[in-house]
Amino acid sequence: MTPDISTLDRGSSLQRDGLNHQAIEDYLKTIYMLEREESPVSTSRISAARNVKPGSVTSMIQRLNKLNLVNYKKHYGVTLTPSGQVIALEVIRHHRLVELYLIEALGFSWDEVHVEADLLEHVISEKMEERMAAALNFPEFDPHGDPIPSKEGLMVDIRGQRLSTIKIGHTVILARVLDDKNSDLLRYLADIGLLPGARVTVVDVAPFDGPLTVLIDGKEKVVGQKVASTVLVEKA
Amino acid sequence: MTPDISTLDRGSSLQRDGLNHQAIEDYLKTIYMLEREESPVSTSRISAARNVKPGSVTSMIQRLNKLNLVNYKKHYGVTLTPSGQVIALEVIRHHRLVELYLIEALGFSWDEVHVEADLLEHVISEKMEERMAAALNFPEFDPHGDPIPSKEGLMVDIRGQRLSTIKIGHTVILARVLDDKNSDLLRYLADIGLLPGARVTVVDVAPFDGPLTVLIDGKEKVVGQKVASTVLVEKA
DNA sequence: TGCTAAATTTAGGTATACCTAAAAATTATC
DNA sequence: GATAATTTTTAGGTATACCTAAATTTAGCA
Repeated sequence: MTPDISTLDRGSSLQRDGLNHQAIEDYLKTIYMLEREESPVSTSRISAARNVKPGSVTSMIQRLNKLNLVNYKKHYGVTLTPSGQVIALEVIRHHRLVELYLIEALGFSWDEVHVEADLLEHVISEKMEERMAAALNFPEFDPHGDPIPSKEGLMVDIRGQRLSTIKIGHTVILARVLDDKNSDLLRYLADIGLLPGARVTVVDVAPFDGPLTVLIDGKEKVVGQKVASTVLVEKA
Repeated sequence: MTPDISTLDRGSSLQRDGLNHQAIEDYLKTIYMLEREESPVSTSRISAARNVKPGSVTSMIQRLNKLNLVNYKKHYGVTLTPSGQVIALEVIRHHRLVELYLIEALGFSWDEVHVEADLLEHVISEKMEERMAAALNFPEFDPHGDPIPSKEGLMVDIRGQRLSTIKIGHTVILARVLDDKNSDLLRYLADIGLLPGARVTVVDVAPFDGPLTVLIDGKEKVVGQKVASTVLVEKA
């Protein structure tokens, strides 16, 4: 008997029994994210992203391949199959909804929610997902500006460009923070007001990839290139 | 090096890393519950309660014993150590808080929350626990009337007696439903109004362990012995 | 007391998800 | 185009949490 997705897929692709599908879901999520950057995805990229040894990645990829969740060609790389994408997007939807819910409904700060959501994303039911989405009035973006996939698996595209590329004199709106895992960075961004929705005017850029002087909602701040390149902005 | 509780105990005794302590927590919870009925707890009782083969129970007990979470004497039975009790009570607290939160904050019905809580109880952080408790105004009882242990591990005693033991003519208040796993039963109870807080007068009891005729909040209903013995009541 | 029945433990096996270290394949460089 | 460096895979091992089946211990009963 060949194992197939239906073994995994009950209710809505996620685990609802005693089985631990957390590892599978985490791999699919990771592969989905990495495919946005470059596809196919190599063993080493997954290994680095998941902080797991390359050998472990290979054996898990082989398992995912048997389950028809990824396309796999030795020494070449992996891509998600449609079934794999469905699961990945569902996990991402859960993650982002949970992050927003923790902030909006339970008063968490945005630098705390990532770790919590990484666990909850594998455990909440479809019903809970629906109820949280309804309580949040069916949001389209999470607290970091990341789009929340719809129940049908649709997600708006990555928009905007890095703040570090904006020329002096231009005013933009902060749309998205690219790193949601670095709590220290997130606390710093919140501190200086660099939150999604903030109006940012580039006043000056020091030479040789130097820091940017910006007006954030009226107040002048100086931010380094590293910080400026982790936030995406849109035209005001 | 002898393994000890400190390996497990980070933050507040529950898992906060990649490790899967769910099985341990489930066993401790089960043993705690069974000890309320009779202590020490035999292998077969745990086996029945957890729906796991006796041999599996023995090997898990041996592991828990090495971790100093249970006292274990071969062929005799197990009891929880203080460390084991701390974890058990924390899991129970999580479970009952989650059940109440799902009903109060997310509009679940009381027959749906048990399964969900069985998963979430192992995953929520101390912070989330606190925030949910605060949102619920630090409740003392869950939707089934089960007491919610305090953060310090204190829990009020089981009070009341089974409705089936109440004599004709007496009026009582429903305090607690003893079976929170049977969704069909819970739906039935909700349907006829047998919810915690309901005012129940025993109008008649048919002979030979026959059904009870009761007034529930004014309306006359007939309930069987089985149902009447799964709810605890207190003097009005 | 002795024997049987029931409960419990031990022994050996499976699947998951990791690991390390060695082998193999690919890519880069001279 | 051969060799070196890197990446990837394979092989073999660990721990968890189950399983089945056999062996052992305890308990019940004549």
